[in-house]
Amino acid sequence: MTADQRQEVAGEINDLLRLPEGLKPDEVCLFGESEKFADVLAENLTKLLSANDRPWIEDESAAVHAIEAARRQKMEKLISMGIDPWGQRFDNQQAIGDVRALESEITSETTTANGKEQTVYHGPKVRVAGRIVLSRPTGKLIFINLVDRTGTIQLFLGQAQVGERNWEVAQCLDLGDIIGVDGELKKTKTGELTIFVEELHFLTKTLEAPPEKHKGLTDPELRQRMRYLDLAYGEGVLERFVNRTKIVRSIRDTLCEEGYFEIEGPTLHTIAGGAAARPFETFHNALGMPLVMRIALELHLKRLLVGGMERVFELGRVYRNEGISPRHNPEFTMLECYQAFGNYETMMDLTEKVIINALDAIGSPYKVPFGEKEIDFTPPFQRRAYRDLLAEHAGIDPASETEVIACAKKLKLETEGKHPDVLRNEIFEEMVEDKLVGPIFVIDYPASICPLTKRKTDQPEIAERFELFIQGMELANAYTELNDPDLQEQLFRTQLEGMSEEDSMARMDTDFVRALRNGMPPAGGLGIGIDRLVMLLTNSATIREIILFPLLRHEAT
RNA sequence: GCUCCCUUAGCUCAAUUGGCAGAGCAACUGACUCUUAAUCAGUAGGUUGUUGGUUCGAUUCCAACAGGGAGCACCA
Repeated sequence: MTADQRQEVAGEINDLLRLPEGLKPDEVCLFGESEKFADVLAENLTKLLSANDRPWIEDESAAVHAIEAARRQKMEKLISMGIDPWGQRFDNQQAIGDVRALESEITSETTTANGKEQTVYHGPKVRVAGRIVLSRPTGKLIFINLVDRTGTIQLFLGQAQVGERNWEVAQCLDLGDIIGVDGELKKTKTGELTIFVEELHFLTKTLEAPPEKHKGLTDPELRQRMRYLDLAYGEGVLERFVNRTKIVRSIRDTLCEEGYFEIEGPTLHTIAGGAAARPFETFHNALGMPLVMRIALELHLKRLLVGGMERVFELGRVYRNEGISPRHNPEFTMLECYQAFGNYETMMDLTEKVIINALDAIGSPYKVPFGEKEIDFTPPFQRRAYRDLLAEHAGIDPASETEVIACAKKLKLETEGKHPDVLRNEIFEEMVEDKLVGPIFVIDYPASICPLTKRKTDQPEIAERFELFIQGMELANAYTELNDPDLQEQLFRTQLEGMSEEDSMARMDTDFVRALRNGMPPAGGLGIGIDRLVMLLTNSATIREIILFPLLRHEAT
């Protein structure tokens, strides 16, 4: 059977579930006369399912045949009972986490009969919904572990307790199915908090077997490709992504409290500016215009400073056409914010506030584990001058050009024709960055390697810039922003030197320079890599652990 | 783009110098009304990522390809 035919059969089954053939909408009442509906469904599905030819599993392996066929048989049985295997709206259910908190309402009574102690519990009636992750059937009794977004709880299902019909439904349950239950919150003999089920509501059938129940999915490829399984069954996975959400919301809250406006800049740019990275290229058909995906948020936010949005930020996705690593994904989330009349010191204070509030938001202490190590976020973070760190970790006098060159040669760096500041920076990256366990603000960079930064008035060779390093990772980067249009234009040109004229014309952002000519207030600007921040705050070793759907190649065939 | 490592049942993992490819979970059948990685008995499940090569014989050795991982390069 071809894929097309399979599609067709799948479509037929769907149609059957919605409205049986031969029945018009006004002839069938799904709620009042479910028997009629069920009969027709059962008849048609039996025809399809009882055939030796099981089209949807023909080209799969036999093990999958067995698993899926078994689940489809249970699905068929549910249909024959007039139960929709794909469920309906289910109201008034309580979060499992909230239900667990009702434990204190349970009363117990211990009696002694025939020399045997017996404890009888009474508890509140509850209603929950969730996914079946474990099941322990013991004859006419089933224990089920049910999970929702807030937690997990045990269900007790006894044949005598739930009645015949519920017990019939229970025979159709598989691991991974989604159900709702009404019952009494009590305790078992072993003291486990348990919902003793009185009514079972079937909500969704699962056709595929869940991952191994002890270890879950461990293959990193499968975890990324099938993130839904990773989230549903992986230990702590949902929590980690919920924490990501909380961190991002906390950052927005912090900035709003500081009087910032959040904006949404364009992601399609005509010029990839604001950073040095290769962009993704795309094309607008109607305009016949080549476009690039943005590599940074900076230049549009600064235009908004000119426009009078004195405190402005964007927290969004940027795209860089570069290699992939445990710390790099081609699309990642960046925060950039700009504050008029501030400088880089303003942004240092803000950075601390953003991070501390984020830790509070996920209920984390300020000392957080990271792999084998620990990061101490207790403010204030260290602030150290670039040149002091060079002296300390590289053991050279940064002011001495001969020492710098000697050190660079020792590290086998190419020294020919390079500005000493460039060499200083290469030495810094080689010898210092890894040692910055942090959190530590590295401040006052050599001006020549920071073209978009304002210099210190009394020390023009020093740029008012900081980078925040934690565990050797560059987490944040901030400047006192350059707002001199003439100097900016000149620096753009210097940056573009060596490119062909065609290239440099295409990339010179004349509109941005024009904006500066119309007056951008002196300002502090800050960029934070949100993914890396989340990694550090959630003890995640790779960026793929905290990006829901990282970029992957096509699945292997 | 480069280097190294990995790919065995739906999932998690074994397989001795190259000699019949195995287990746990999941599934199926049966027993079991307080289990909690439930237990017990039985059944079924495989083109060892793909394609070639070496060999009497390849999961095992070699090559290419695909996917994944680590590192490098790229990334003010």
